Amino acid sequence: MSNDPEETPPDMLETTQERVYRSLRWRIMRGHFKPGRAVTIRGLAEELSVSMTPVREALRRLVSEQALELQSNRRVTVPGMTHEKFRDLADARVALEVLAARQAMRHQSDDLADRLEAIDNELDAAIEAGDAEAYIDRNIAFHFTLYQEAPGSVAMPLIESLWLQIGPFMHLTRQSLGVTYTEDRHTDAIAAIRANDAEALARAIESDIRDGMGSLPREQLPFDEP
Amino acid sequence: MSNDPEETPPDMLETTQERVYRSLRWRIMRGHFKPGRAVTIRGLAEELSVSMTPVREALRRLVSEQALELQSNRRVTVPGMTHEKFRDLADARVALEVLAARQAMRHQSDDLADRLEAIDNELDAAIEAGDAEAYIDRNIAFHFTLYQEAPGSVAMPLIESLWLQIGPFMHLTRQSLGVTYTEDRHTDAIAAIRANDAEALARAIESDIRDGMGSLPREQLPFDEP
DNA sequence: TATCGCAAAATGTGATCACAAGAAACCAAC
DNA sequence: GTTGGTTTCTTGTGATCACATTTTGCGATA
Repeated sequence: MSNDPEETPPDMLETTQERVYRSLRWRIMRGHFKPGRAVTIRGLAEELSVSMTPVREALRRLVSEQALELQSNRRVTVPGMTHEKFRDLADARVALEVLAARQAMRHQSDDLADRLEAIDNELDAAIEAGDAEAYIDRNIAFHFTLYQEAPGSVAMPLIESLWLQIGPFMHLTRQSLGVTYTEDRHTDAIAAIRANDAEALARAIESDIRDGMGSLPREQLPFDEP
Repeated sequence: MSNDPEETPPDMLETTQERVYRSLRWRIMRGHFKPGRAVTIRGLAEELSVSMTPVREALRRLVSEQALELQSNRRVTVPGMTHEKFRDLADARVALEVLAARQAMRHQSDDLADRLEAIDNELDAAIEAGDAEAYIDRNIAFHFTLYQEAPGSVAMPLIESLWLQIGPFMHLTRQSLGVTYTEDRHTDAIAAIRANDAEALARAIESDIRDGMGSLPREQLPFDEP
């Protein structure tokens, strides 16, 4: 598999390309890549100690998921944001996540509400501690745990694409952490699941999305950049 | 760019990988690839007279768009279908395409309805002539022309992913061509656009999707394969 | 005839290289 | 100091190769 004389570790079950992809994806979704940042193949290859090939494929994959942008120079960058795009992302999230939540409700295992509650408690603790990093992580975990309840969902990859597009601006929620957080839509969602009330769950998810994305102060967003 | 001594044509504006991707994508969306069909890198590379590299990247891109499937063997195949997946695809299409249609309505240029009408006329002519190939092509053109009216739409790539997933089963509509086609939802949509009635447009699009995908006889679909 | 085992072919993955296009640095002239 | 042009460096793209794994083909044996 490699021209390298070194013995590769036996955990080749996962391809290098997959490792690179997951690494980049994880960082993008949590806002560790700033908008406009240039991403080079050789740079990442050196950073991750792999050759250009798997990095190239991982980058192409992320570009096709709209997580990264391919400029006319063929250079890859972290996309910018516009007001219109931001609103469209919120609308698309509502459309797909409400759908996914309904599907999850149909497939729910009996401990779903408990698991979500545990995650939400950790999320609240993160807010209490002012730990924005943990807050972002637990928020991702909450939503994806819910949607993954419907196995092989068609909507899931699409939702992930939307989260990847929002990712670079996720760090802005740190500023408003604990400030604009008035109502806990997550507890509403958990209660709706326990009550088996699909409509209430849909309302909770929609409100959570609109509140969360609406709370980002528009003036502070690096909007409408080239 | 190439070790090949031949002089490459000057139209290198588009990369080889892009050409391969568009070629495969075009064929998948129109149902030219049958479900379960194995797709090999070397096979496509030879067929398209390119090296493995651009084919590999094009395949990975299509896999990440759920147009193709990566098996545990690392081999790439055209995905199968299940009843549940089929229903989920319809639901996701409704959620996103209704959204895209509303956005298109907001951005519409004055000749949008005329262009859609022209396409729909060609579509009707295709039905009349029993030309399933042209019917599929014009149906794609109708929907995508509408959704592309909103520039830089976030929903557009997601919708394309859904169409790619349905693509391999698109040929089944040929059998029911002209049979179950009772009402022309496209004319409804065009009328709604002319009347600037977003709700009517949303209803027309939803009905078009549900009618079209519901008309596929479930028994004939190669459903629930391994 | 069916089945097992081994060899051969096929296939995906990752590394490396050559080349072209673009970006950046540099230097000279005014 | 600023500008214009040339050189150097950086970067993306595609081809090719080596290797590991899987699949396939084939023949021997029961």
